[in-house]
Amino acid sequence: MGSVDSRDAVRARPRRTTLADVARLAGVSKATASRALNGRGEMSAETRDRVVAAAAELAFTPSAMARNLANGRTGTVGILTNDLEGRFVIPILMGAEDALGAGRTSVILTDARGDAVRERQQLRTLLERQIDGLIVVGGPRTDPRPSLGRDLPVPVVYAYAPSEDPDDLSLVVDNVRAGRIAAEHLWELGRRRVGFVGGDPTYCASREREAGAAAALAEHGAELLGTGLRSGDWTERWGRAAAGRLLELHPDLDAVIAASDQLARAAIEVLRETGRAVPEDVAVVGHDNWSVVVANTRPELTSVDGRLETMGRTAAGRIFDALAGQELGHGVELTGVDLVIRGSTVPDE
Amino acid sequence: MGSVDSRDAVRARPRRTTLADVARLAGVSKATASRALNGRGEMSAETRDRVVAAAAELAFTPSAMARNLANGRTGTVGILTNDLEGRFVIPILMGAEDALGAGRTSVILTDARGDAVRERQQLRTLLERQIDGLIVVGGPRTDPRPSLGRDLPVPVVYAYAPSEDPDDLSLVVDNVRAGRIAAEHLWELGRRRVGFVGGDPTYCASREREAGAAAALAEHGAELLGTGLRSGDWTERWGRAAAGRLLELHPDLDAVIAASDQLARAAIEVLRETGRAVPEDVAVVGHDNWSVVVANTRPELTSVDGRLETMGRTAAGRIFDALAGQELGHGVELTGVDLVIRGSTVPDE
DNA sequence: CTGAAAGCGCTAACAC
DNA sequence: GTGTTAGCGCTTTCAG
Repeated sequence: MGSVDSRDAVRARPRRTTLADVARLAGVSKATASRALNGRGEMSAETRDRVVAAAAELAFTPSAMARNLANGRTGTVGILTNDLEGRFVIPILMGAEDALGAGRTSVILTDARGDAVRERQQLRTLLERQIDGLIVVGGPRTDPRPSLGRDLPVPVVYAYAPSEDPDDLSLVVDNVRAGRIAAEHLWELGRRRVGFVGGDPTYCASREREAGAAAALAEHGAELLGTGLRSGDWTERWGRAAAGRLLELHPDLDAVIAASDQLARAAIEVLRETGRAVPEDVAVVGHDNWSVVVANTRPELTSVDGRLETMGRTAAGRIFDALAGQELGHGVELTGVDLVIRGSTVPDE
Repeated sequence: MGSVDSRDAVRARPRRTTLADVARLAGVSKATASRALNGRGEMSAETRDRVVAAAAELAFTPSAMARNLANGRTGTVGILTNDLEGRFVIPILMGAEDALGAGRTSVILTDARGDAVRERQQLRTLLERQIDGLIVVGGPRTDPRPSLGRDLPVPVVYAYAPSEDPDDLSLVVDNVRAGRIAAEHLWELGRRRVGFVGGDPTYCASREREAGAAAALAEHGAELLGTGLRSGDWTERWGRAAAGRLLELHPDLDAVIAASDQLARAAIEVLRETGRAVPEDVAVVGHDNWSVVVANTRPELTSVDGRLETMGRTAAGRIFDALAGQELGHGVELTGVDLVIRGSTVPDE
């Protein structure tokens, strides 16, 4: 162990043990210790074991900072977001964390809270921290957001909401496909009169989901009911109103696709209140597969999942590929979606 | 250095500009440039301006890594959590980010996903990254969680859920007080027959909120109705069942306190379905002030806010105080709560 | 008031 | 196989 630290601090935390300590204990040079610990270079198994044992004994933790300084990589990616609720960003973060496998990537998460000045500030801080790359998670809107610019010193991937600049790489949920999947599912269940409850029509997420569903039905020669509303929002209040109107116009519909889970929840309530059984009389599909909502509707809600965790993994993967010399790519790439079937379309057995 | 890199990068990113570049352009030494940029030491305003101008011209971004290596601080705190939903951790993170003011603190967020092995692994990674301190955010339970141990090289604060080790410092929402505040609010509104809808009674959050409300009413000589249930959970389904039972036992109650916002929502629905007006006949108060829920009940829900952002700021503040030499402290510290009044207790004008 | 130089802990050439 | 020697970019004595 080391000698006593004479400048005893209030509660002296021990000096971190360094590679030099390990090397000394193992009776080798720092270089050898480094190689042994990183599995680089050939060396006698005996020496390697001795070093590893020494490191273990001292509970040696290599300094990522020093390592970075020496080789220019931090294994850290930044996430810049405005998603105050964390609904979108948390799964994306978890995916990014996993991109390189256990413990190889860390994520610095910063929330700009919708403030552009703050965003620049945080970008600056992230760059100072020598992040290897940056994921910009838009939201709550999925509409294009301003680009951070082309001359950043690290690869940048926009996720969830795309960048306005087509030269940037953006990963976006395939909302059209999401709508299609919802409609196809209902069609396969024999539903022929499918209505739509949209959210705020200024959000492209709402319009695209609607368009996807309409397109799928059109291919079967059917029509999506209740489309084309020019107003609306994402509240359950609106969902109730929209569902009510839809039922007035089409009292005989047998399925509803909602642009979000919350709207679907509202629709289910209206259906029940008007004496319709879900899913027997009317089947309901939501969007986002948000656990808080889908588990609390009665019956539980079938929903289209945006697979944000996969998106996060892909985003981080692209960043590391780019650092390895591959082209980052540009433009909008659509990411896959999944249908999660629950009781609101297929009765629980 | 040496020869040209033969695996010529696809798109060579320019070398970052360093302090040496700035110093050269300004015609001073690195030392002077450093002092100028950090506002340390006395120097002629003229020199300082020249350096600052040079830095601006080169868009100089200091390397936090190098700086850390030189002075042993990263300005980074780690957050270790199991809160997959991000409900608790996001506000705490935002508070921590703000603790030292704009851009001075970064937060590395890691989610162990409830896996103890993964947690050790992530702790290790965080320590390698030379975090200045660690915030362990428990959840979803607020019950004590296992300590990470006493011999960590950085200050650790447990937030939201306390550590089992009384020697650790834990910051916990004052749930007893939260219950009291809810009850006092109702009492002041003239409500005298107050019922309680609890969640999972194995969660101390549920029991403490109940105890707080009961205590406040007891001081007024009243009793909290419907307490002491030995089963239950946090689903809306249970909330409906519990509210229904409560109304059977006490059909004349004039207020309900629920242990969570979702339970409150369920209670409001049951109240409406049984022909009671909220808040005229029965006032309802929830807990957590979770925006997703409180904005979607009809009327909007009065709720007790745990002020998690403040908790995050406090946690990070304590860490930096400890680094500055103050005692970290230990034991459980309760943090303040706030009542947010909405239409479910006071009718909208 | 400013510059030179010695590290911070680690990695990577390059010797031996 | 293993040790020596430079740095990585910045801060900080210590001289001038």
